[in-house]
Amino acid sequence: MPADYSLPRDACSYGYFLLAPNRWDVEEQSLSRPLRLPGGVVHTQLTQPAGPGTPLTAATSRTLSSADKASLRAQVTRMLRLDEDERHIAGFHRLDPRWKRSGRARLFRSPTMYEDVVKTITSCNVTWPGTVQMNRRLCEVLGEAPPGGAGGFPDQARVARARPEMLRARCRVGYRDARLIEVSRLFARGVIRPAWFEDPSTPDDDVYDALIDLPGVGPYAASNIMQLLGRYSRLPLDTESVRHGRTVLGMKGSSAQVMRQVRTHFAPFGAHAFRSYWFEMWRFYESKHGKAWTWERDSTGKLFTAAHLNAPSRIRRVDAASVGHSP
DNA sequence: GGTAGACCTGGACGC
DNA sequence: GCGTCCAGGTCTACC
Repeated sequence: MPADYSLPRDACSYGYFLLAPNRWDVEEQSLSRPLRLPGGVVHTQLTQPAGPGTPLTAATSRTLSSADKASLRAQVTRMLRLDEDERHIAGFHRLDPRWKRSGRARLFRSPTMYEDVVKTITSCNVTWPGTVQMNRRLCEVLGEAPPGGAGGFPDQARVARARPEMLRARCRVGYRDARLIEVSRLFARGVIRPAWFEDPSTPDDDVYDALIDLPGVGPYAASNIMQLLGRYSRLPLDTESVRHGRTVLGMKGSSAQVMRQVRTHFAPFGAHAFRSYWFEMWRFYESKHGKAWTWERDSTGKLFTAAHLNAPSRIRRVDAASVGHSP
């Protein structure tokens, strides 16, 4: 467990914390979602009762076996980046001291690479409400739910078996239907091996080349998946980058010209470029809407979508387990 | 290597 | 309530 870890700051650090099946509770300052464990899907609620720098607690909807606990620990560690190298973070703060005082460095992600890839594909060529909608419906339609709870993120094998017409009609994924099924098949068949992508000895360029070959993944998506893999040297440039370049950094020119300027602007941050870029953008969002951990899904969330996520999940039995790397 | 146009959905807008 | 326009990255065809 990192000594400086802050659940509100570090969980509410990337937009995926607002996407199903994740649910951030502003009042309780807790993060909830179903997780797939060896013994079945379980609803999990993460809190940090004693505040920043203290252990996280996981409340689950049933008693966990030791195998379940190990899997839960691994998935939470990935989501919250609890195992991120603290020397690497210190290096980031040395290079860009703007974030040293707040301690910002970790970026929220999914418990699996598969979920990150699907979430990235559902964020392409669509406005944010569309991304919210697609993820909500994917979980509702294809996600396995713990007893009495809402659906979790769909299993890759289940999406691999889905029919494109069904995905399009019920999950509203549009033309992404076949691409999502194909990428799910690649995961399900073991053609995509997350361990290879997550292995620090695999060169960034090799990872990028492999990602951009995936259906539905272009330059933006590949760069975004790379940051989700902990590889921060590339910037996923999109229309938001252009807006940021123009309104915050005062850049001029066509979209393509501004994108080039943004890339050049953050190049000095080298292996940490994405974090410098992202926290600058995040600070802008928070200047408009307040701190991200105060973003109510049903009020701030409605800035993104008219429909709201439903069915608050119920915790039937609490099995508290410390989560993190310290014993 | 660069570019035009299609792909699909949901929100905004005008009537 | 309906029709039209627009935003959003990827992919293919073409130059």
